[in-house]
Parts: sequence; structure tokens; C-alpha cells
Amino acid sequence: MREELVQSIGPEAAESPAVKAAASAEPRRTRIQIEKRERILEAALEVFAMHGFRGATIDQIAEAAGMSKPNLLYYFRSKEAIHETLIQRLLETWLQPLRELDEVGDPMTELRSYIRRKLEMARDFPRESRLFANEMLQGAPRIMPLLEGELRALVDEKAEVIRGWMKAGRIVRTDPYHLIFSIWATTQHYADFDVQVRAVLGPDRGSEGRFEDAARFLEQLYLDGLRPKA
Amino acid sequence: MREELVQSIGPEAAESPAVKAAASAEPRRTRIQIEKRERILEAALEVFAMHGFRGATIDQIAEAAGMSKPNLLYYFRSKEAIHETLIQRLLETWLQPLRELDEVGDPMTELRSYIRRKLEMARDFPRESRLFANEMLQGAPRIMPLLEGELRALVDEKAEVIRGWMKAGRIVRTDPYHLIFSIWATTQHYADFDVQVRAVLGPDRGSEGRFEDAARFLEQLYLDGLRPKA
DNA sequence: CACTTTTTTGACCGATTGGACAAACGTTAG
DNA sequence: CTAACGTTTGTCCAATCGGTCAAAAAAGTG
Repeated sequence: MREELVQSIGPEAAESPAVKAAASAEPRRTRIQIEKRERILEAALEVFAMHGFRGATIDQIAEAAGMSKPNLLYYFRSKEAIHETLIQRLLETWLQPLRELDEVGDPMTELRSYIRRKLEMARDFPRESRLFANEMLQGAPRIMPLLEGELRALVDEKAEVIRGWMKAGRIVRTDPYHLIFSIWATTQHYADFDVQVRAVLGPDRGSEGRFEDAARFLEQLYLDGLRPKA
Repeated sequence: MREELVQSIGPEAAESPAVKAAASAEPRRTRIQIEKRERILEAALEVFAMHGFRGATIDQIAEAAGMSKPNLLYYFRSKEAIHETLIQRLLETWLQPLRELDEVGDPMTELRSYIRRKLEMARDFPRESRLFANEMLQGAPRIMPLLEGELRALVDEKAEVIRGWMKAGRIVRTDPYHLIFSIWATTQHYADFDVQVRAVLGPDRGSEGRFEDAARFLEQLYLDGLRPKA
């Protein structure tokens, strides 16, 4: 009678291969499972982004999600599992803007669009940015393979695109890698250091205004720098 | 006979200059106290920078400092006290480069020097940078007053200097606050996201080379941007 | 409806957390 | 030498940590 019962709902990826008919990992979740898992991830994003993995507690996440700790652990088998799901989901969308950098387009327009998209992400998904930043500060223990694999490959590819533009004289000759780094830095700064930005600028200027100012400044900077003409 | 004895060594009050007979709180520490406190702060910097305040444990710090936990707590009355000392000491030096921005000097030279100094700090004191970043990510609960006070005042002052340069036509007209933010972002990025930078660039290019490349790129960016001269 | 499956909860566990404390040890001035 | 002081350690504590488990409560399902 005793049956192998699933300990907690759905693995984040395939774990045991093909116990039943379904070969690949298709969790097959109920309405409640989908809803609750989403609520947990939402709450966990908030907490992990603020305190990092070690600093976050399951109780904290459970309370933020409005449920008891054992209940939360019914939907995710561990704190680690929540974080892993979050990170995985994040990286999927995080690199999208860079992927869209188009070799064929006008270089300055492409770069300007890229900067704007990254800036919009900092504005619209600041917690995701902070989650990522936290992971970096801790030495990226959980995503190092991804950094050295997928991320590096993508950056290499796009750096080559940029280098092509440089060789064609369409943008100035400089280091394409550090160009990409600088765009990441300047845009994510508004999410990661939001508190500081707000403290310095004061509360008067709303977030819309701040981001518009930032976009204008960055456009000026990346186009023509600071040195006055003539 | 029972005397009010000091629970743990000395308040975190900054070591004042050589002036003797200071009326206010002068800890008056032994050689061992000075040494051990320094070792603790060194270890704590490492741990706090990696895991943030909540994620760091006293045991971890004690082990990194090569002493027992009770022994550590003899020199600092709490985890909070260590962190506070670290933050206080950090901020003292952190803003120094900006303070040195000189109204009288040549604007482009001044800005270039500022960028270089900040970049050197990212290279030489990456843990301090990460400690600060962690504090920001957590919403700056411990240094908010300083951000809104001292930091903001300094930035306001220097923004005015920069605006003066703009009005005189010596640098291009743009937002001085976001200019400062962008310098912070691009330079600190090399400390805070060091792991990512390393993963993307590969291990071959040593840190000296990386920082030289970064310096060259930033100089190009801030001087003339990316658009090729027509 | 009865029956099965899913969801929720309370009680509990061993490990770790920040920290207290007195006893023991070391050092040094008189 | 000895008393006073500074330093170190072992032991202990209450609170919290991540996580388990059985049983109760809901929610489907025929």
C-alpha cells in the first residue's frame, strides 16, 4: 500500500528521469500550487534581494508570503530550492536586452536602445537587479558556471559585433568589454544603489523624473562625452 | 568593593589625533587591544563584505581572526559594534576622492583624476566597496542619516562646482548629479562585480591589465564618448 | 454522497545563532 | 613575591535557524 509520495511539489527541473510515462520534467501543477508558488517566489525575491541568501530566513519569506513555514516548505523543498528557481528565472530575462543588440542596425542607435532597455529594467525590476548583485557580492557561488558559460559566450559574441563597428569606423575605437561593463554598471546602479540615489537627490524628484534625467545624461555621455566641442 | 567595570574594550569612537589629555572618550588601549581589534576588523571586513550583516556570523569572524568567539566579544561588545566601527572607518576615507575635486583646476583633468582615484580604490580596497554595496542593498539601515547628511551635502557642493564648469563652457552641459553617479557606478563595479568581470574576461588578463584597460576606456568615454568625429 | 487527493497546521527536532559569565591564565608594577 | 590587572577559555543560555512529520482540514472527484 505504501506509495512513494512526492515530498514537496515539483522540482525546479527534471530530477528523477521518467518514473512515469512523462519522460521529461512536466510538474503538472494544480491551480493552488501555481498560485502559492508564485506568491512564495514574489516574497522570496523581496527578502533575498534585501538580505542575500544567508541573511534571509524561511520564516521571513513565509511571513511575507502570508503563510506558515511548513506550508511554504510544502511547495518548495528547501530555502535553496526557492533561491535556485529565482536565479534561474532571473537569468532568463536578464540577458535578453544584450541579446537584442543587433549587428545590422545603426551602432549608436543600437547602443542607445540597449542602454535604455537596461535602464528600464533597473526601474521596473529593481529587486531582480539586487538579487543578482547580492549573488555577485557573495562570489557567485551558485551561478559561476553560468557566468563562465552562457554569459561569457554572449558577451564575447557581442563584443565582436561592437569591434566590427569600431573597425568600420562607425564608433570610436575602444575596449568593447569595458564598454559593456560600463553600461551594466551605470544602469544597474539605479536599482542596486537606489537608496543612495534617493538620499542624494532628495525625495522631491519622483522616480519617473530621476530615470528620465539618468537616460538623458547617459545618452550625452555615451554619444559625445563631456569635453566641449571646439 | 564591587566596581562598575567596563564590559568590553572601548567605544568605537574614532582614534583622535595625538592630542593628549583629551577630555572626551579616549579609550586608552593597550598594545594587545590595538592589535587584536585590528585583526578582528580585518576579518570582519572580509566576512561582512561577502555575506552582509545578517549573513555574517560572529563565529565566522572569530575563526577568520584566529581567536575564540568569547575572546572576540571581549574586544567588541557585539556584532553590531564591529560593523559600526567598520562602516564609520570606511566612510571617512570613502568620500575623500570626491572632496579632492578642485574647483580651481582644469575640469577635464580634475574629473579624470577623480575617476582614476576611484578606480584605484576599487582595485586596492574591494572589500570596503563591497561592504558599502551590501549596506546599500539592505536599504542602508545603519547609515541613512549619513547619506542624507554628510554625503548629500558634499555631493551638492561638488555638483555646484561642476555646474560652474558647465556654465563657463568648460565641460558640456548635462546633469552633474548623474555624472557623479555614473563615476561611482563604473568604478565601483570593478570591485563589487569583480567575480563577473573576471568570469567574462577570463583569468589570463591579470588585475593590473584589467584596471589599466578600464582606466583607458573610461577616459575615452568621459572625454569624447563613442561617436566618431565626423 | 463517500472517497481520494491536496493543502494546512501544530508540535517537534537537532544545529546554529548572538551573547553572558566566572574561572583560569598571563603579565606586570610595586 | 604578590596583588592587580588584562586576557583567554569552557560552559552555558535563550532564541532562532532550516527542516520533518503526523494528523487535521479542504478541495476535488466519482
